[in-house]
Amino acid sequence: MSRAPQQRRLATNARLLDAARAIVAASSYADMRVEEVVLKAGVAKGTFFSHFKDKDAIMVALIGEDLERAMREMHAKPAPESVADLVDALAPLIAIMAADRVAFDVVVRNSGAMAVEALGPIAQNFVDQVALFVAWIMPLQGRVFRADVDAALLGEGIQAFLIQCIAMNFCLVENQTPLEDRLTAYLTPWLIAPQV
Amino acid sequence: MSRAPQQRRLATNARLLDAARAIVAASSYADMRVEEVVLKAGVAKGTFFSHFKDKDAIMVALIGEDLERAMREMHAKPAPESVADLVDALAPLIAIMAADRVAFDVVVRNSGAMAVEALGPIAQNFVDQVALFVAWIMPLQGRVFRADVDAALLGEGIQAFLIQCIAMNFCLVENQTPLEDRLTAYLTPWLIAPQV
DNA sequence: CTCATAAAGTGACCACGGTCATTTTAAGGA
DNA sequence: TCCTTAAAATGACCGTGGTCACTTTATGAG
Repeated sequence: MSRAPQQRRLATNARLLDAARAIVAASSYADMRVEEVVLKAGVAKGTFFSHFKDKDAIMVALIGEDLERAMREMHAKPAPESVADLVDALAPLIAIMAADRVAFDVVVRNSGAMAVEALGPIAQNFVDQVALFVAWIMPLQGRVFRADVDAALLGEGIQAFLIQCIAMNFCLVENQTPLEDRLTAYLTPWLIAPQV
Repeated sequence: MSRAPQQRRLATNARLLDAARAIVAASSYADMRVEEVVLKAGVAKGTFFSHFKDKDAIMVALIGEDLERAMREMHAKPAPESVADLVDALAPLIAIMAADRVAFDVVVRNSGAMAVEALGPIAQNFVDQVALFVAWIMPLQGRVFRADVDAALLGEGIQAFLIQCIAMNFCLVENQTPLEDRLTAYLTPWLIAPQV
């Protein structure tokens, strides 16, 4: 049994997160230094690593917050009724994941739960994403979206294509086509029953 | 105009790659240390970085060789004539990318060309992969595989699902289902025209 | 209020990737 | 064979992520 954390610890945690967020906003994830975060937060280096397992962990925390905000935004809007609407509806997620190369790497690396224990914030968010996609798709299966495939599988497929398209967007050779156009090209045959 | 490299340089390069390969084989990519590679190769640390931009670069070189070997193996076999055969045919690629977590991260991070210049070995391999997939699929479009979607797009989709399934396999929560089963579940609705 | 105990925080220290001014070695023209 | 020049290699050095034995601070029991 571990006691509840003291207020001091919560305050320190918040100061570290605030400092990191400010630094990232002012520069980028790639340029964030632990020393700088610690200096700005006014704590010692050791304190940082008693709050976050490693540098990745604080990035995961920050990006997790961003993703959660994006999910709330997506939940607030009505379910998309076409592939084009769906791609539009994904905009908040895309905005976060496609904004920073290092952040995207962190997302991909932490999208699956690594430990046996509880899922990290990003991994949990990925589960939530698929759940939302399923909630969007299922009511329209047979009318708009194909009904011959389980909605859960369709939802996971959306996620796979989303990641693929964002990854391609970071690639200088292949990013001639806008991300949204490419995503539409994938999702249309994935989600719509072809006319035979 | 740059002169051709001297034999000495080629030999050093080979020694570094051999040393790194031996160390990875004996432990793992995660445990590979540049100092150790350099020690085993009998050169100074600076030499390493005059041959490889950074630690990632030698991993890319090693994994690139492995992927190339896998592609040769896949080229040697006849084209698959069903989704099940296709998943089987992908075995050599899966074996490499699903074997080591760090190696997979390196592959994903380098699957798109970063620089404006030439594609790295892994990025080039990814292009080759899609080309092979297209060569497999196109002759069978209409008979086995769906014909309503461009073969190039189908090929890229195979790659997206392959990456997704390998990533899921590294995730301790989700790897109940065997990788190949999951891949088959994705590729069947992706590649086969649904009976309406 | 005092003290015992555990949580919280500290900073000197280490490990390891990466740099660069300098030295060594090979190539080829005279 | 000698000399010039550029390629190749060197290793001391640095930056930054991460550790850990120790100090400080809060808490709750008596």
